[in-house]
Formats: sequence, C-alpha cells, structure tokens
Amino acid sequence: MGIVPQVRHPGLVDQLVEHVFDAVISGKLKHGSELTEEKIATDFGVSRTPVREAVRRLAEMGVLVVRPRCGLEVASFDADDLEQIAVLRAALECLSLRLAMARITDDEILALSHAADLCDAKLKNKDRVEVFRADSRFHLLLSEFSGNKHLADTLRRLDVKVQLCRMVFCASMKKIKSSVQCHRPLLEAIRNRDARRAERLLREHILQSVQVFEPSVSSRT
Amino acid sequence: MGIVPQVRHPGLVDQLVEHVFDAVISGKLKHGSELTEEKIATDFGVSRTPVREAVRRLAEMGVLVVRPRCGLEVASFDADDLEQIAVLRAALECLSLRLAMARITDDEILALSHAADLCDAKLKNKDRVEVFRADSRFHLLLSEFSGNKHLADTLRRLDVKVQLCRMVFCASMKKIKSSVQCHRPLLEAIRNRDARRAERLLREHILQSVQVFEPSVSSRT
DNA sequence: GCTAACACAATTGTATACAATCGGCATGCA
DNA sequence: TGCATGCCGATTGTATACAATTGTGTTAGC
Repeated sequence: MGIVPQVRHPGLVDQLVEHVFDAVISGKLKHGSELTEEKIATDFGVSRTPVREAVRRLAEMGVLVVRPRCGLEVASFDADDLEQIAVLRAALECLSLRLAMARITDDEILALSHAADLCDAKLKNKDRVEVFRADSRFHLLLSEFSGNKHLADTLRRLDVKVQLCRMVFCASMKKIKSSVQCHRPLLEAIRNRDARRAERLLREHILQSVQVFEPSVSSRT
Repeated sequence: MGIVPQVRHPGLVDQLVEHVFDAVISGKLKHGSELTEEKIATDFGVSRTPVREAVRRLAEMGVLVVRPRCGLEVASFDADDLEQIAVLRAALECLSLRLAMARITDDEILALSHAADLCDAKLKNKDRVEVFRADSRFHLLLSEFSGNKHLADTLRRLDVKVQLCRMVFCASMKKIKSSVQCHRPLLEAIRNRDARRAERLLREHILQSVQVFEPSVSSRT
C-alpha cells in the first residue's frame, strides 16, 4: 500500500520511487543526505534512465531537491514548513470531513474504525514508522469519503510532506500516542453524525500535531 | 578567450512542458486529442528522452493522461470535476485570503490592483485565453501574499486544472466579463482591511464561476 | 602569499538502439 | 458464421553512449 497507485506491471520507475521514499520515511536516508542519479542506479542495479524519471517524480513530490550539477539532496523541513503544512492540512481535512459527513455510509465508518484499530496496534509495537503510516492511512481514507477526488488527491500530495516532516521532527512515543488517541473521540462524533463536534476535534487534532513535534527540533540552517 | 556565455540553459524538458501546456490552454490541442511521445518528439525536433520526461510532468499536473501502450490523451474534465475543483479552490483561496489580510502590505495591494487592471485590459481585447491567464495571475498573486508557501504551491497546482477546465467549458464573453469584474469590489474590501467582506466576496466569486460555465455544456446527466 | 585562470572530473542532459508488452486483425477451426 | 488464437505493428520501457555544463583543485604569475 504505497505512494504509487495500482499498476499492472510495476515498472522500475515505480519501484524506485517506492524504494527511495521508503528509505527516507523509514530513516535509512536522512534529510540532508546527498545522492546522485548514478549512485541510486548502481545501488538498485538498473540504468540511469528509470532512475532519472523516478528522481524527477520524487522531486515533484518534494522528497528530493535537485541541485543542477551538484547532485541530489533529501529534502528537509523547518519549523515554518511544519506549521504552514499543519494550517493547510487543517483547512483541507476539515473541508473533507464536512463533505464526508453529508454522505458517509456505515460501512465507510467501519472502515475508518478499522484504520484506527490499526493505528493502535502499531502503537503497541512501538514502531514509529508503522504508526505514522497507519495514521496517514486513516486520514487519507477519510479524504476518500469526501467524494471530492481532487481534494483527496491534494491531500495525498500533502501527506507525503507530512510524512517527511515526521521524520525530520522525531516526536516522543508518548506524544505520538496522545495524538493517535484523538482518533477515537473523532470517530465517535462521526458515528453520532455530529458534524460540528467532529470538525472541531479534527482541527484541534491536526493543529496540535505541530506541538507534538516542536520540542525535539534540532533543525539545521 | 571570449566571454563565457553563462547561459542558463532552459532545458528542453521545460520548453516542452511549456509548449504542450500552452497548446492545450490556447485551444490548439483540444481535450481528448490523442498523442504519442514519438509524435511530440518529431514535431519539436528532439529525441524521445526529454519528451518522455515532459510527458510525465504533464501527466503529474493532470494535463495529459498516459494510457500504457495506447498513446497519450489530453485530459478532459466533466461537470463534477468543475464543481469539485471550485469547492476546493474556494476553501484554499479563502484560507489564503484570511492569512494574507493579516499581513498584506500596501505595495502588495497595489500589485494586486495592477493584476486586476491587466485582466480588464485583456478583457477589452476580447481574448479569452489572455483574460484567463491574467485572472490566474491575479489569484496566484493573492496566494503568494498569504505567506504560506505550501498553500501557494497547492494553489498553483490547482490553477493548472482550473485553466484546463476553462478550455473544456468555454464560457461566453459576457459571463467572463461579469466574473472578472468581481475583482474590483474584492480589492476594495482588501484595501479597507475588511477581512470578512473580502472573504465572502472571494468565496462567491469562485463558487459562481461554476455557473459561468455550466450553461454552455449539455453533458450534465 | 594571494589571486586568477585553466584543466579536469563529476554530474546531469540528450540521443539512439533495442527489448518488452499489448491491442488489433487476420486466419483457421468448429 | 462465430469464436478462439496467434502473429504483427505500434508504443512504451530500459540500457548505453556521448555531449554539455559546472564546481573544484592546481598551478602559474604577480
């Protein structure tokens, strides 16, 4: 369940995109790391052609920064980015929720509930990366239920940056837990079809996520 | 030795992206048209390599749709897309405006005013494409003044789709005029630092744009 | 000792060649 | 005649080779 949509025969490009992105959000490639197309190509055992395409896609996503004739760099984020992204996310997800509340089915609420369960399960394993992945899945699922595919697409793109931020600003397990636990009351409000309460909870959940990360910052200039 | 050129090579890829996008939003390439990488390459007199990269970028932008082994297609939009994009745009631009109202300078308001002037000027020439371009510029300028670069980036992406929609749903000059004229009262509200009024005007302006196009389409099921 | 120019190397940009995949069409069989 | 099947052409996917640009180190000159 990756970033790349379903493909019949996953080409090398898609595999490369997945691979590099995974390496970044799992911490194997730290922000600020330097790369070259050549290096990725030899590491993966393919030619530069598909690598090049993958690199461009990753740059478009905001995962890599291309510096002409100076190699590539894994993107980094500062506190401003973190806050700006949260504000944007809050607006988009709240819109998504408002739209969803008018049309969400019981089955869809059940699916959300399962996504929340998964978050809890991953939390028990104390695996940050997996918790983040599950959390993203929960939020993206909600965006699907808005019925607005352009909104869902926009949130998918934004989620990539959110995941990157999470790697840059590594939060304590305790804070992650308290953040993930916000899903429960939110789900309860959705089940009760209480749109106003649900929206308020979601907005607070997202804006608070900035506070979750802030303390452990060790940003580079 | 002579003077070192210092030419910032624009890159064939960028030129190709510009070229194809321009062809689409100027109507030279209609939505639904079929293409191949090869065709673009020979038309432009370059190899398939840069074309391929350009095509992928255009696909990412939503301008082209790649159909594996069946060529490319210029993206099309239906009435649902139009409405969904408008809803999304309204939310994002209103957020942008709220943020901007708290920090916009007199110089920036002047710049907005000039952008609005340009819209009027292009309107006098009755050149649809140029009016649309100027209108986009006005709205994107406002997004820049929000101070949130991720928001501005998101709106830039969305604007591509907006421009494409405008080509699919070609509106009457009269309707375009009435839409563009909404900029004046909006600017006046911004000048008066009346955030609430400005936001209301902007929201109405954007949501009405759906109505601007609707009549000229008969594909509504 | 410092500066400036030059050459080299690293990296990306582009072209060309070839392989793989899939849709369509014709053909053969029932 | 209808359907299945296999071949062919069109298109994309990948590899390799080469050109162009630029950062950097070294050296020559002052």
